Amino acid sequence: MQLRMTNQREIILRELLESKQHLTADQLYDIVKQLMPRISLATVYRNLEILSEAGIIGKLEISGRQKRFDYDPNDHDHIYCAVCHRVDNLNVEGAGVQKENLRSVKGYSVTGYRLEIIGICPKCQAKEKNKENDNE
Amino acid sequence: MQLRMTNQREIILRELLESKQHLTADQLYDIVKQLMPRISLATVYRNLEILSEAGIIGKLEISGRQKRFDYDPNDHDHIYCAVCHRVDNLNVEGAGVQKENLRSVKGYSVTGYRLEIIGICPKCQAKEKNKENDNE
DNA sequence: CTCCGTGCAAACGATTTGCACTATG
DNA sequence: CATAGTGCAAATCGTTTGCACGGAG
Repeated sequence: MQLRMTNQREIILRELLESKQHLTADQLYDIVKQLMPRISLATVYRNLEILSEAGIIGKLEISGRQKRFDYDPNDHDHIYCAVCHRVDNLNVEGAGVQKENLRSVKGYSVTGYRLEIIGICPKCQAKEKNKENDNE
Repeated sequence: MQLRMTNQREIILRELLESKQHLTADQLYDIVKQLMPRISLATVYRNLEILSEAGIIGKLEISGRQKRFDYDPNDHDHIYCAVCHRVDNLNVEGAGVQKENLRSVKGYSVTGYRLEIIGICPKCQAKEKNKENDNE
């Protein structure tokens, strides 16, 4: 089962990498559709799945929300905006989890961890300030 | 808009608390249906939403598809099994995130974080050992 | 007696899949 | 050419919602 580099796969990958964002499948579909109008959403889903399976991109899963795909496949943390759901990559230095402490928590053998910082992004902070001013 | 303690709400809450687990809505539905056969899945969803809104139970939106509900509403971390998706509560002492370091990462104002430890639970470790022995 | 809560079915949004066709390697 | 990938529509999965009825306070 070898990977073929089709036109649609190439464009999907390129647009995700160039976006430098954590896009959902349908956001990426909208972008790619401009360049390749007959592409289907299913193709976008299939390729994102395959590319993340192959370790070329990353996949972000939070239950209850849409999956997002990460232009950077390497291990890192994320910060996300509670208001607009924008996601950014992050490395929490010194505050990360010390694996040694976790070797066998509650009888589990620990293989990794996922850390998400939750906050409000600069844009949404600005918007909220404007709202406050409007109310005055 | 005050809360009424209906029969179904009482049973849903009791069964979640007694389970000492992190159940999905439909797992809990299966349990409650035994005791109250005419209850609908929508009622289970509605009550879990209301109870977590009220801070009586916790809601888990960690990776994976379905939401899970937590018998413990207090702030804590989670460890989950990559094989069977079982979830346990956890407090990662000393390894947690130091909020001071995070006051304004990338321009965000930080409001919280979510930490999931990933591993393999004792039961699934045992199962994997059995498989290895079978292969020999 | 007031309305919050219920059961049911239908609606919904995100994602996946079966199928016949296309095009890569 | 063999077979991975595509477009399309329909199916699926988890969850939510509209509605008329029922029951808690």
